[in-house]
Amino acid sequence: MEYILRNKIAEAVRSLYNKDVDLNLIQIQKTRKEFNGDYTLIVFPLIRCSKNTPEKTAEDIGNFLINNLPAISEFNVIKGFLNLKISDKWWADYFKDFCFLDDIFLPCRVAKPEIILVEYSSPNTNKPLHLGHIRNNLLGYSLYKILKSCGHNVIKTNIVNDRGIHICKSMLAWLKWGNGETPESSGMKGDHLVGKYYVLFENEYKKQVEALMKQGVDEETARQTAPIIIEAREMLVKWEAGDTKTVEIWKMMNSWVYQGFDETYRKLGVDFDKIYYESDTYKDGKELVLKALDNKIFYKKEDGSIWADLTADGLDHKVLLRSDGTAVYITQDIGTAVVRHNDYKFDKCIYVVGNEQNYHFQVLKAILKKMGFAWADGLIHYSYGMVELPEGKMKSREGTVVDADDLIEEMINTARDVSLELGKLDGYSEEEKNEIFRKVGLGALKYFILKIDPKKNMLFNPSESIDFDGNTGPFIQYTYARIRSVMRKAIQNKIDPDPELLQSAQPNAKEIELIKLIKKFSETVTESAVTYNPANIANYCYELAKEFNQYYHDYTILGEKDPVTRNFRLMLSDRIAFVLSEAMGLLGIEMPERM
RNA sequence: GGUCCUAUAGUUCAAUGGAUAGAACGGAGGUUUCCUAAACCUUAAAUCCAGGUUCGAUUCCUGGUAGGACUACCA
Repeated sequence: MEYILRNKIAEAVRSLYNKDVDLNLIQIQKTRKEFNGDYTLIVFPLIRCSKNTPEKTAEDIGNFLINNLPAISEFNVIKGFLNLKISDKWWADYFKDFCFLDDIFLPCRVAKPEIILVEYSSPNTNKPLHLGHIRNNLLGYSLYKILKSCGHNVIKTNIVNDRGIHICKSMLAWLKWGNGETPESSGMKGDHLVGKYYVLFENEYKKQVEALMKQGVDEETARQTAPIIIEAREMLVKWEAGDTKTVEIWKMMNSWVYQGFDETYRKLGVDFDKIYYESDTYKDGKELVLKALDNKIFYKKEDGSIWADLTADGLDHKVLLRSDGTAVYITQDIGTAVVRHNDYKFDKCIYVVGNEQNYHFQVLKAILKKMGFAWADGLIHYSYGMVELPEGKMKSREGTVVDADDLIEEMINTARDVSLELGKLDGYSEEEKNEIFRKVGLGALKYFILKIDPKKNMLFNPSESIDFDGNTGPFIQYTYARIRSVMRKAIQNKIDPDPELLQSAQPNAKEIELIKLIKKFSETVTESAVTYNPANIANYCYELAKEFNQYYHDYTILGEKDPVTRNFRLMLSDRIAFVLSEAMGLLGIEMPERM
């Protein structure tokens, strides 16, 4: 519609003022609520063509449009704004067509589908997932859903940081103080058990550093020479050398962690098509670095460490291999990127990683380009903001983390409490009830996180529980459940929706508003896919649900006497429920049939 | 020190350079013989400061101020 308008307006300018106008100067936007109209043309930029006042120009264009575009039923001019009203008939017809549209994502399809890898989650195997990971997982999964809906070929991948000094820390602590404890023997979830030993290591390490500092050693040296960190480093070298016993423990402890992660992922409702392990790709990274060293792309220092000089890119020098020959974080990322490109020949690879790593990804891209990989242009760092607590950033070492499993459980429990208090689920089985509690609890959590602009830091206050009222997931789920309830009653009363009856339906003003919002769905999805912004969809869902709740309050659906109107209202409600559930689906949020 | 990000009601969040800056929570008040009151309605309350560009700035630019991130042979 906007496209048609734009062209018609260009035509108007041509015919009225005999001038060709740059399409970019034709600014069309949705008319604001306070004014009468659907689309608004901002006339200011056009007065240089008309050489007239904004009011007169608007008047002229308005008259031209009303005579040349049947969909426009009226217009009004306020200052430099030309408000155009689309006829009710046009909207009614639009809704009719929409009812016959099986795939509501059809209008969102891109002309050229791309192969897109979305990497998200990227956990370390030394501690359980926390709220930061939840934001990451939800954003990654939602991004996958959105891009896929637009017709792209999207592959969900995960890179597991399963090697490195941090893993050795947990392993070492377990060897020292674990007494052979396992998830089975302790009854602990595997990832939590391993996390426990990571904390034990850090505590001991801290103690040793403090003890050394008391003996007069400076902090930096103390950090480097504490006996336990030396042991951990030796362990890493042994691991990289393939020492049988070390590798065995590593495998065992990692398997515990994976079981724990799988459970959390399942509860969150996210999954992956392909999982990469850094223990597999770091070697590729090392080889690539060494090869590039031969080609003089990188350089070696006297101590044997290998570096990239990125000063030409406005960045610093970056170490790629330690003097002892072991790989660092970026070495693995180089390897992983190359392996991935070989596997999928992707057009884009989107890394869902927190903004604390902005510099890291700048460096990674620069290095890959320096190595001659043109496809590195397709690497996108989807940089999202941190989740902060009232007292600041979450820090695992200081125990100020919000554990993912705990939070999920808490949300479901709150949903249960709220629901039981309202007492609307009498007569349902325990199993059905639990399913509803799960959907609502997770819906509240997911919506709470996804409605916020991804690039911004967000605040989570553990002492204030996540809302279930107002602009929340449950609000939208509730709207959906209400409609489904109406639909069930309709069927009970043998009132079947009949598309044929739509022909003569005359929507009222509120219904036109709802149809306009339905139309906004595909525009919203398209925009979210371009801007990588699920929050946009969340806000849309709220807008639609809010509008419908008002409608539901003011008008009766099944109580309507006129069969044509009743049928129209029924179909409108049904369609809105469908849009809501599809839109929330893009956020990974499930809708309960009742609540 | 350098680089980057952020700053909007009491609080948490919105607003392609456009009209009277929207919501929610919290506050005050109201709606239930009527399809689910997790709803609906009314009400008070905000663009960090100073410049600049523009017909027009919360939005863009510059400089402050405040907060945060990064700047490891950690990941």
